[in-house]
Amino acid sequence: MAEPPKGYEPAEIEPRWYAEWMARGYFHADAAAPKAPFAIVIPPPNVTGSLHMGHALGTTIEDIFTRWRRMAAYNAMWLPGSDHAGIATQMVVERELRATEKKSRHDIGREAFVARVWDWRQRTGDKIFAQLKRLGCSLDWERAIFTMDPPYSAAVIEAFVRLYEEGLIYRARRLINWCPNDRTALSDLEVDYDEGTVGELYEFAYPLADGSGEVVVATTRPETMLGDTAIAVHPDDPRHQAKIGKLVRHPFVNRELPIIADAVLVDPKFGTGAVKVTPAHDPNDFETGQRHNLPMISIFDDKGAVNAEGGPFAGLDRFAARKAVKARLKELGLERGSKPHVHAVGHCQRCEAVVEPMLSTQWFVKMEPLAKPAIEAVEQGKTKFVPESWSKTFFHWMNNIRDWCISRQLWWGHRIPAWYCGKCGETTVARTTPTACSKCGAGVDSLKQDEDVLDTWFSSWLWPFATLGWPSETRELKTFYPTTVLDTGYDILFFWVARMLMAGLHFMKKVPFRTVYFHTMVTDDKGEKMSKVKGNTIDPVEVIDQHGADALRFALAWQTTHAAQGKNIKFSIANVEDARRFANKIWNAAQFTMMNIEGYDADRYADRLADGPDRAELDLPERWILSRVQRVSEEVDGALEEYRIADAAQAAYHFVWDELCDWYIELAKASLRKVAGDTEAEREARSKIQGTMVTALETAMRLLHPFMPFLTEEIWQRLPKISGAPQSIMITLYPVRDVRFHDDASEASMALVQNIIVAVRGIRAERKIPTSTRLKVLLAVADDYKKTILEGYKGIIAEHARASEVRVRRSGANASGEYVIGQTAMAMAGDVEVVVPLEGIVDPGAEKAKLEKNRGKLLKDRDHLAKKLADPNFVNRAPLEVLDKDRARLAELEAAIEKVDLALRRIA
RNA sequence: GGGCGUUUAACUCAGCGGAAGAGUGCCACCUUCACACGGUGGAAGCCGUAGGUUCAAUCCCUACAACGCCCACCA
Repeated sequence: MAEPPKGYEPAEIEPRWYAEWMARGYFHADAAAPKAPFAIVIPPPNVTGSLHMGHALGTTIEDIFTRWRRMAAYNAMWLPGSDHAGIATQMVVERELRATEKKSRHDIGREAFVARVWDWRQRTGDKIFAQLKRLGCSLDWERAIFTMDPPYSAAVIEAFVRLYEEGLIYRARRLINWCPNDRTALSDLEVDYDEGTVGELYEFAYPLADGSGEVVVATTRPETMLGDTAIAVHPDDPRHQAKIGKLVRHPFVNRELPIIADAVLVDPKFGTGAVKVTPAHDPNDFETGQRHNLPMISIFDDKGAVNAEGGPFAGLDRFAARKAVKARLKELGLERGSKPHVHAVGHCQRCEAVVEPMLSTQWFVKMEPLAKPAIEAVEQGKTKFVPESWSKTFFHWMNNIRDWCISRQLWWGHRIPAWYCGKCGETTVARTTPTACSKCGAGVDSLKQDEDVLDTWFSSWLWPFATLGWPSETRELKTFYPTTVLDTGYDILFFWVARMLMAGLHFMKKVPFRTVYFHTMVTDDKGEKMSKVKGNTIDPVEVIDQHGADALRFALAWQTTHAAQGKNIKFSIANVEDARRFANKIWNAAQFTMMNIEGYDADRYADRLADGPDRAELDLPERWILSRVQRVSEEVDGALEEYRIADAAQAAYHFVWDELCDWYIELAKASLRKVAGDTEAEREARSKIQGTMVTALETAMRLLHPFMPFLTEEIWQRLPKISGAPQSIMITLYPVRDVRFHDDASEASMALVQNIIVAVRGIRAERKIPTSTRLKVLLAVADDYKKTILEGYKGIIAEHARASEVRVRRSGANASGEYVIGQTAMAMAGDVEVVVPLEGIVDPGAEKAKLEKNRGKLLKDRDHLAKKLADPNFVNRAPLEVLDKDRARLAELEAAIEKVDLALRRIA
């Protein structure tokens, strides 16, 4: 006997299998294998990172695809790795340094600090890899790569040098986004705008130098007046026209500013119609400055404090300076007014400090030439976006793309491979440290390498090919590039996806991935973004500890529908509990199966089924469930093909629960009870049922394996298998289409039987008849075909409707006449009349009411259809199949109404 | 200021031209020998509002409303 059943305990089974799969090398894909490749690269998590729900969702999706394709005999390769995450990592290590030694990075110096970061990575980095293993991710760990690994770094330098040589990377003094807190430049994408910040529109006067009056300007940032180099007005503004060309006197620094006319910058309807121009601290003013050749005066240092240019305000932080400038303006009688003003303020994505536009010399990538081929590739469908709607967002950004500031004033990252000659000033860009200046030949001692490092994303955009060995022409690249699918959150469409497309097309001349699947963001159950500050995070590892990885994965897959902008997955632990109940259900179904397969011979059953179910002489339930599992397999496979992950998960779920457990196992139970197995014929009969049950369950396990790898492996291992079966469910074949098992007739017959059983159960439940009371059931059918079918399955109906007797008749006026009038319950199962005599326990009034209600419904449907079918417009224009369907339904309704009427007449 | 998305059962969401679906929750009954993490039956919806197209509209079109997201240098 099998062990007594117990509940599903994921903690007992999950840890074993991952180690086993690793040991057997199932996760590794050989680049030389003669199979169709299927490749996914993981969106590399930060080395500092710890698994959060967003990762759990993404990697679950990626693992589902990878396991599914691996089982479909593809050479499936899912490449793991991690990102050095410049600012983020540097900040983590700085924090640790401050906490443990009370030192800043400057105290220990660059070299020592970078060594610290490496040390930190050694100690605690890639913690997330262990967490991904808990989740069951079938990543090809042998290929794990870090963006700061020497080969990857070489690729980054190679990309930089090539782009520089092609004139696509340049160094220039521009207005860039500066984070005064992190003291580094940022790209435009790294600035988040706080929409609707309520600020102040402050007005003050600049006195005209000739004493003939003043000009009042409006600003949200009074302190920047320290760097003003002009006042702009609209050329056509009558209020200010006369002042154009005059000078104003700066009240604090010894400077006179011209009043200039500029139709681009100035909107005469806004504020006072006069704009103070600060070219070094505002993008619009910068452009104005260039148009008018204005001096550009930077007034802040790299910490955002006023520098020497700020005269009396030097040394003050920018926010203190704002107050001080305003106070002083007031003292001087120059303040003219103030009103609240709503505008957007840029914040550093990393530290949330207010970003300062600053004039600075930085490295840039010229984006337009790179963007063009990427736009075309997506237009031509070389890369497809799923859901497709994201391509609009993509095109919009790509068509308005601006140059990318890639230098960062950090220590952790890829150092810019540029050396400046102290003798002649030449810039030498090279793959390796140059020995001499490329222009004047001055020696190493005269060369100084650029202090800056590259934006982290400058290494990430090479990910799909740098991970495969680029710039070498490796076997890996040949086999796995372009990758098949990229799965990612839509939040990094611009940061990463768009840039990878550009880099891939530029360096590899091919798109980096055929399809981009965008998944949604995960929020808490109220739709709030999960954050540690808010305290609403759910730790996936804790969820796994409590409910198992399979439950978490299934809960996520269940909710993974196409990602629409502004929508998200509201994640609640209740979803995991639901999934866990499903896992438990599967577990118990397997327990039941195991307890009932004594004496079962898998090879014999396989032989029997080898020529299809027709030859196997199976009964209806067996033929039915084998047909159903076949259909569902196709449904799941088709859904995955179309990236409809939730549909795939739900189809499998409903098959297992509603069909396999609620119907087939119940049917099998009854059948097995009847055939004890005492004779050879009985053993034969048992074998068919056992084999079908095992087959249906085994197929369901394979179907579910990509979603719930641990549970399905555990159960699969325990099931009896044919000789020579693979060692693991991971390397079995995913259920494939096999038309021999399509059995429309059995599905139709079974549906009829099910409807009748449900009708009888309904009669019982509504009248509160205890299960122990056996009913007599009479079925009145309209045609001989159905009569024959039902005659054959009377036994099943009796068993599952708990009837002592089932009789089948052709319907006619007296079909149920033999039952005592007024003591009979009746219900319709389609056009089959289900009649149950209820001696002495029936309330004719209640029966009548029930039938009336039923009649009302039927009548309503009938009238609606009849009216429709009487409309010549409909009959003439609707397609034939729609007409046929409606006519057939009308006939069925008419028949049902007739029978209900008859029953009503009997009661009355 | 542009662009995009969402609005379907109490909740969370599928469906998107031919009879309104799922999970949870709710109600009633059932401790039936895989599972009470269960079984059986049931109730529950002007498919956001107003127009239009169509034989037919939750689904297509147009407006409106509410909510959400992205992009943008308006002082």
